Amino acid sequence: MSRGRIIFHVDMNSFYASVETAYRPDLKGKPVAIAGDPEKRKGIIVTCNYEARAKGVKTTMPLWQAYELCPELIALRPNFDRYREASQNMFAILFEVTPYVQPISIDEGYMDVTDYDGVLTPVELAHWIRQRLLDDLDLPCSIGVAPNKFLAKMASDMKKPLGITILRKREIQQKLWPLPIGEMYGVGRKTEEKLKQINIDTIGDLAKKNVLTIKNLLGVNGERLHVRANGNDNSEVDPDAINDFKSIGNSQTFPYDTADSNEIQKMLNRLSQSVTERMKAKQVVTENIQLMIRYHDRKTITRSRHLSEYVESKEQILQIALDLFHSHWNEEAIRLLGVTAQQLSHKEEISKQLDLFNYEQEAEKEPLYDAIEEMEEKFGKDVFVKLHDQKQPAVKTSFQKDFLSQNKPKK
DNA sequence: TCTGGGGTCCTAGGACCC
DNA sequence: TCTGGGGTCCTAGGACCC
Repeated sequence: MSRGRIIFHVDMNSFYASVETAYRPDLKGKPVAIAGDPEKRKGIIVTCNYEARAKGVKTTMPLWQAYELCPELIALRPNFDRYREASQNMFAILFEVTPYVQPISIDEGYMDVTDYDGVLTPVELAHWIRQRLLDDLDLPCSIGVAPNKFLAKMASDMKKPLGITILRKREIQQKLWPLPIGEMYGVGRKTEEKLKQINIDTIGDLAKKNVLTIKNLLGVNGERLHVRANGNDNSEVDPDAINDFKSIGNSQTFPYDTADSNEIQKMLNRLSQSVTERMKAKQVVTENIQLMIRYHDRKTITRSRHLSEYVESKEQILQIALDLFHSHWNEEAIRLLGVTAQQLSHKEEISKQLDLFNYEQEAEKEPLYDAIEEMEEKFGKDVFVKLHDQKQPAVKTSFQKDFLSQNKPKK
C-alpha cells in the first residue's frame, strides 16, 4: 500500500475583483463587481467581492438587477491582461514550493506536496503560501488540504475567504457528507434535479446509495460521482495537463440580434482572425472547424466540418466558417456567433510526421521501377518491351545494375 | 427589459462495414 | 420474401466548470 498523498487546492477568492482592489486600494471595503458593458448586452456580473455578495449580488446576474440589490455597487469593466499577469505571479509563487503544480484555470490550481521536504509541516506550508500571496500580491486565497484532488477541491470551498481547511479521509462522514448534493463538484443543476428525484439530497446520501442505481441514472459520470462521494479520487496532479488543450474558439454576442449579412460577415471575419492569432501563438494547426449560431430565442446549433488537410490561415478558416454558415443558417435573427478550431496538432509534430511519411513513400518505391522509368525516358517507351521480347536477360541485368547503383534506396 | 465567453467530457444516433 | 448483431467513426447536443 502506497503512502497517502498530500494535495493542496489553491483557490483565489473573487479573483478579478481582488486584482482590481489590489490595483486600487481605495476600493477596499466597498462593494465591487466586474461586469461587461450593459450597452453591448454584456452587462452581467462576472465576479464580485464579498461586500457585494453580502448584498445578494451574484455571478451571471444582470447588472441592472445587481444595482437594485446594491445601489452603491462599483462596477468595473474587466481587464484581462491585468488578471493574466496576476495569475502568472500567483503560480510563480506556487512553483517556488514544488514543480507539481497543475493550473486548472486563471485563478485556481492543485499542488502535490507529498514530497515537499522543507522545514514546514503541510499545514504550516499552506499558511505560508496564503501569506505570501497576500504579502506579495495583495491577493486572498483559500486552500484545501486533503489526500486527493476531489477532497482538496471540496475543502477549499468550505471556508472562504482566506480559509485553510484540512479534510482527512476519516473526516468525510462528518465534514463532507452533510453537504447538499448540489454543492458537490461535478453536480450541476440537471444532475441535482435527477438525484433529488431518487431522494438523494446530500453527498452522504449519494455515497451510501447502490452504485448501480446511480450508474443507471447518470452513466459513467454517476459512477465517478459515487466514488468521489466516498472520498476516493486517484487522479494525479499533472503539471503538463495545461499544455494538451483540445480546441481554440472565440464567440461573441451581437449588440443587437441581427440578420444583416454584412454584419454577420464582419463578425465571422473577426472571430476567424482571433482564432488564427491564438493558433499561431500556440504553434498549432487544425483539422476541424466548428461554427456556432445562437438565435434570438437562444436556441443554439453547432455545425462542424472535418478537413482533408491541416489548416492555419485566416482565409481558410473564414471560408469554412462562411460555408458552414450559408448551408445551415435558417435566416432568423442571430444573437451570437462562434468559431472554434478543433482537432489541433502542434506544427512541429506535423512536420515530423510529414517527413516520416515522405520517407516511407520513398522507401516504398521499387528501385527497379525507377530505373525502368528512367530508361524509358532516355531510350523511348519501347525499350523495356524490346528487352523483354528479345529475352536478353544479360543486357537487362546490366542495365538494371547500372541504374540500381545510381538509384540506391535511401535507407 | 435576464442570462458572457472560455473550455472539457460524455452520449445518442446515423452511416458504414463485416 | 426480409433483414441479425457487433463494431467504428463522425456529428450534434448537452452537462458541467470557471
